[in-house]
Amino acid sequence: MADTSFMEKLVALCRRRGFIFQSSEIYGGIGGFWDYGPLGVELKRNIKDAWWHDHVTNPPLGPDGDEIQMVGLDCSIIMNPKVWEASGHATGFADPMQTCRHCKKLFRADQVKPQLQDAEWYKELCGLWAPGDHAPINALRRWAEKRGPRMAPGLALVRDTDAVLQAIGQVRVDSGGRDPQAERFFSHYIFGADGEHFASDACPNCGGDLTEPRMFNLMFESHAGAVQSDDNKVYLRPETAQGIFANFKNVLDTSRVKIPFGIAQVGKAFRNEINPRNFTFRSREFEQMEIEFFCREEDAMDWYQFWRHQRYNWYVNLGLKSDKLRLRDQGKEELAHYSKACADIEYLFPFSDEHQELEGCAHRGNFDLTQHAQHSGKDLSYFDDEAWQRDAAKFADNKDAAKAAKEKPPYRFLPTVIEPSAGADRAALAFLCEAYTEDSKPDAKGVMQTRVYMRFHPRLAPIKAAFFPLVNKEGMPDLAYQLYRDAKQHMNVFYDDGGSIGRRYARMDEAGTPFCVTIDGDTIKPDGENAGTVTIRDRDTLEQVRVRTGDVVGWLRARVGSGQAP
RNA sequence: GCGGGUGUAGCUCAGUGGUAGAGCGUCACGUUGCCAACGUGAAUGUCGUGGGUUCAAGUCCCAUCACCCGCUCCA
Repeated sequence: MADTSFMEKLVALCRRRGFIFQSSEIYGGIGGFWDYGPLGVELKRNIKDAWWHDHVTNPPLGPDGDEIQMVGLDCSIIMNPKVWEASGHATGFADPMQTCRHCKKLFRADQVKPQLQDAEWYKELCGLWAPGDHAPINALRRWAEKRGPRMAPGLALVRDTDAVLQAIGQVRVDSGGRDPQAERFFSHYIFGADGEHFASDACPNCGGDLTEPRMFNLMFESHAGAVQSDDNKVYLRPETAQGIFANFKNVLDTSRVKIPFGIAQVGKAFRNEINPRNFTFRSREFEQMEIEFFCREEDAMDWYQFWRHQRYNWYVNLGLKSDKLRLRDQGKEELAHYSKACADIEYLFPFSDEHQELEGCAHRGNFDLTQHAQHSGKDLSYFDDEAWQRDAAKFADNKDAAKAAKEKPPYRFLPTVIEPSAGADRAALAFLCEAYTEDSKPDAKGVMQTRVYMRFHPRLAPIKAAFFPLVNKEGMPDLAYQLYRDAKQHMNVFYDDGGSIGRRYARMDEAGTPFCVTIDGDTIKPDGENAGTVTIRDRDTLEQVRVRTGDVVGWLRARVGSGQAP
């Protein structure tokens, strides 16, 4: 069950604590665009840094136990428009849509006919007469009065039976099969808003008439150069992946990578969503973390399996431990025509009853490189020199055969691509939802108090630790500040001496800070059991341990991760 | 894009055509002895925006924008 009140509380906390603001808020906002505040930017940076670190700087071991080869890339957002012709976005991202005037449902124009043929009311109506008959006025009237109102309340025949039947009565239905004659009959004389004007299509849901198809182009357009014309029209990229494919040859020629290897990119992408919704989930400007992993076709299924597990585990290890996260293999009917397999990593967000996609791991075959090779006219094939050197001796005595063999697999080929493509903002939203926790328990006066805290993985937490003097006297603030300064060399930490200690803990709980270091009377004592130690309080368990002042930074670093290789 | 709902301080909300309010939070000072303590004081509003009706509009009317709920979507 979708929990909208949960979502409202989370959105309120994000706003209150400075995680996420609506873009351009002082001007009334703008739909589908969001700003990350001081805490949000740290969270998102930590997510992107963790991703980059775990896949590029320090990539995992592959199925064979060897480290995976990965390199990074940062492409421009605006590219030559031909890129989008080659990728299919120029056409595939521009779907004409139609709305039903009666029930207001929205349809992709190319889906109306197939859906119509599946509609029960349509099938019944088609079954009312045999080929070559005159229009079965009486049967139509009976149907319109009995079954029509329930099955197709929007149909003109149902809403305005007399007028439509009168129009139909003047028309002779010529001989011929039920299709296409019947289809034409229906489309011209039964689906209409009124007696004078008949629409050509009917709503598969209710039979009502549809608006003209309208284009929804999901790519943002701009112009390169001061003068706007069709000649210099450009697009903001709808995905970062195409920049990787377009640079495939450059990376190959300059980085000494050998197949199998991956190219990773983190960057903004833009989609002019019809209806942005659900906080930052469907934004018009968003950030992707994408890998294109190039391999031999015969190894591709193994790499596909590897990446889909790898990427799923990455989310689990960073805190999406609940059963809300799932790995779902797409059915055959969902796959793009060139794709052999695709798995979605999905999260059950509180705003929905259905799991929503965080990331897609797709086996794309060599579709993208093929497309770009064709459209650019450039050779994007890979030559496996190692394999050739191994086999060259076989062709030693036949130069022509050698030349021919070198141009074909297994020596020269277009690599197959496995694409783990993740949404950074969706990941951030999932981590925020998963982290949000409420505890209720009575306070000292017996009044129930709700504690709200963000249970981020320490690696993702915007602030790693806070430093408090228990009270502002006896040198505690100075010592706390000094420890804070020491820790700040290594991680993002926060100093606070305002308000009661409980309030300061609560503030850090909402920010998701995993550890609070408190300097108390024992810290400043020259001797005694706890002399020279501070308390470190755990955000989730509320437990405190005493740690020597000199060990605090090391203690924290061991637990929060520094973003560097462990 | 279409239908329904909402919009007043950072947050939650009151305000029934006549002076812009409360609680919480924030800030300052005092206090403080481990989980949103207390005292004193302070700052904070294009009442979403623009028009209209009216002597007078947060309140009535129109338009518009944003958000929420559906239709649709897939990083």
